[in-house]
Amino acid sequence: MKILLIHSDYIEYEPKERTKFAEDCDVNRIRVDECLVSFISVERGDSEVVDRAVEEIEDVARKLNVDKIVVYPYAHLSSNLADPDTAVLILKEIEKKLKNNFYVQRAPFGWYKSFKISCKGHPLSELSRSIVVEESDVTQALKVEEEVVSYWFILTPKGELVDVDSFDFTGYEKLVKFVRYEMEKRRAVDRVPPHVELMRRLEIADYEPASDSGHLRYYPKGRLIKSLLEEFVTLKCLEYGAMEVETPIMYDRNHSTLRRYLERFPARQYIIKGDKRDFFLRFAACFGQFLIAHDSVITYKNLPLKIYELTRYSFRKEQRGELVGLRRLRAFTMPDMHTIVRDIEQAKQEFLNQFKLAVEVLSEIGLNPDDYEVAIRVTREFYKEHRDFIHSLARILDKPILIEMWDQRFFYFVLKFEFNFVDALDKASALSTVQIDVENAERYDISYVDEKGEKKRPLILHCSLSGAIERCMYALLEKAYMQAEKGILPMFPVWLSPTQVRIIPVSERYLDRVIEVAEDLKGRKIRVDVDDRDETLGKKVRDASREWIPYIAVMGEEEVKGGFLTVTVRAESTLKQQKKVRMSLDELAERIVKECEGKPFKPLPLPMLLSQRPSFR
RNA sequence: GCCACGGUAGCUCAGCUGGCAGAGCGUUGCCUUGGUAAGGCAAAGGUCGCGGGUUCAAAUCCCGCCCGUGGCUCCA
Repeated sequence: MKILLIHSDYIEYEPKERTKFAEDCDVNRIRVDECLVSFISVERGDSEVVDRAVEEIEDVARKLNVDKIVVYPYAHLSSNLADPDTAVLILKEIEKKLKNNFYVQRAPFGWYKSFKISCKGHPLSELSRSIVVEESDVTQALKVEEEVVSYWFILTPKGELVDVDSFDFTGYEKLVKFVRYEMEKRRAVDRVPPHVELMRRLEIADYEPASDSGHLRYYPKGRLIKSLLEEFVTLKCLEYGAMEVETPIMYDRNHSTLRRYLERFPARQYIIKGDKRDFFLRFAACFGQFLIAHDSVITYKNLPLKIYELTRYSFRKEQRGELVGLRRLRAFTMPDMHTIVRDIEQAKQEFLNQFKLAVEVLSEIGLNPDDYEVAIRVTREFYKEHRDFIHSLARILDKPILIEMWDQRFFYFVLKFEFNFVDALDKASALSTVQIDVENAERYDISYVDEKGEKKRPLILHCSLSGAIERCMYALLEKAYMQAEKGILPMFPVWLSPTQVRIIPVSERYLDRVIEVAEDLKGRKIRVDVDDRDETLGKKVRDASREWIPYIAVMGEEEVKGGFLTVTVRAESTLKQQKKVRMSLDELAERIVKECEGKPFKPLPLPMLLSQRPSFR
C-alpha cells in the first residue's frame, strides 16, 4: 500500500465522470477544512496491512493534531494495484477503523474527480508511507514445532524400549552425544568447525561473499567430489528402480495445494517476484514429483512407484546464525526420492529396503555405521500398532537407537528414521532419512486404481538416501579430522580423491619419463598428476601429503632403470612412518581400479602438471 | 532476530596506551638438479571492511553501517 499524506488547510473535490469501477455516490462537491488527506493506492495483497496502514495514518494525524481525515483513492502511486473490488473493500475498512477516533471523509472510488488542495507547507505536511506485506516466512509447522512434546527412549537391538534416563550409555559415547544434542539442544563450542578450515585449505569449497549467505563456491576439486557423490547416489536410486525426473525449482506461492503444503513444512522460503505472481524456491523435490504423480494414471501394478530427482538446488532460507560451512546451507543438493505405495504393509517393506539401502550407500561413500547414530521418530499410535516392525529396525545395525515419540501427529509423517552424523564438535546432523507420509496423497489428490478398478489413496515415502550431498562432504571432512586426532592420516576414499596418484620426479631429468607414466595411468581412468615444480623432493612429498593424496609415486634413476615405482601408500602410513612400496605400474593401476570398482569416475579436474595450476586461494 | 568476537598483503595473523604499514607462508626472479613432511638469496605485493566524527596527526579513539564466525534460536 502506498500512502501520500498531506496536511491541508482544505481540500475540495468533486466526482466528475464514472469509470467502469465506479461505486455509487452522490456527485456533490465536498470540502473539508483543517484535515489530513491520505491519498491511497491499494496494492496486491494489502488486505493484510490494513491495521498497520490505519496506525500509520492515525499516528501522523495525532502528531499534526488534526481530527479530520480524508481517505482519497489514488491509483497513481503504484504500478502494482489490487483489483478494484478488493481495493474498495480495503478502503472502506480503513475508513471504518479510522472512524473510531476521527472524523473521516472517504472520496468515492472509481470516479474521475477534480480536486483542489491547499498544503500547509511545514516540514511534516507532506509525508509518504509505503506499507508492505510482511513476508510471514514462519509457517504454521514452525510454530507447531515449538509446542511439540517429545518422549525419548532408547531401543536396544534386543528389542527393549528403555526410557532415555534409565539407559546405561557405557560404551556408546557417540550415542550419548547425539542424545544430548537432541534433547538438550545446547552446546558450548567456540571454534570454527574443523571441516570449514579443511574445505578451504583443500580448495574444495569456500564462502562466496557476493552471494547470499549459505551459498558456496566449489573449486575444481570440490566440484569433482560433489559431482562424483551426486552421480553415485543417483545411480544407486536408479538401480533401486527409481525413475529420474526433473522438476522446476520455483512454484506459485498462491497455488492452493502447495500453499497448504508449505504450511505443513517447517522451513523458511526464498520468495521470488515474478511478472504477475510470486514464487517460492523449492526446499525439496516433493512439489514437482507430487504434481507429476497427481497427473499420472497409476495402477496397483505400478506400485511401489519410485520417482527420483537430484535437487540442485533445494533452497531453505535458514536464519543467519544457523548456517555453517558445508553442514547447513541455504542452497544445497539433495537426492530426493518418493515412493508411492498401496498400503501400510507395502510402506513398511519399502521403508525397510530403503533403510538397508541407505546403510549401504553411506558405507560406500565412506561413512560406516560407527560414524552415525540412528534416530526413529514416530507417533505413539503407529508405534503401538507396528511395534515388532520398529524393533526389527534396531537389529539391522545391531546398535541401540534413539526413539522420539509424540502423542499426536504434528507433522505429515507417522514414522521416519534418520542417520545422524556426530561431528568433531559433538554436533549432530541428519544424513539419510526416510519418512512415511500419510497426508500428501490426499492433499495432492494422488491416487491409484486397485484390482477392482476402484480409485484408492496411496501412502508416500520420502527418501533421501544419502542426505544432502554437501552434508556428506562435511561428514567426510569431519571424520577425516577426527581420525587425524587419533593419529590416523586423514584422507578421502580413493574414488573421491581429486588426485589419486601424484608422481614426483627426483629431478627434472626424469620429467619426460614421468609424464609418459602419468599418461599411461590417465588412459586407465586414474586421476594422476605430476609435480614438475622447481622444489625439493621433501617439499613435494610434504605438499602431496597435505593434499591427502592416497598414492605418492617417486621416480628417479632407480625407478627408471628398474621399471618400477616407489609408492608411498597413505592408507598404510602413519604420521611417523611412511609406508613405501615398490610397485609396477600395472600393480598400482590395478590396485586403484579395484578400489574404485562400481563407483563413478571423472577425470582430473585440473592441469596434470602442478606448475600449470592456479592457486584458488 | 538477539548476544559475543572478528574484518590489516593472495592466505594465516601481529601492530590497536594515536606518530613512516609489519611477519611467516604463498607468488615472481635468480642460485640450486635433488631420494621422501618446508634448500638458499632477492623482489613485487596494502582503499588497514565502508561512511562519518575527534585530533596537528587515526589501522589504532568515538558513532553509524556492511560482512563474517561462534552462541542463542533453529536444524523434515
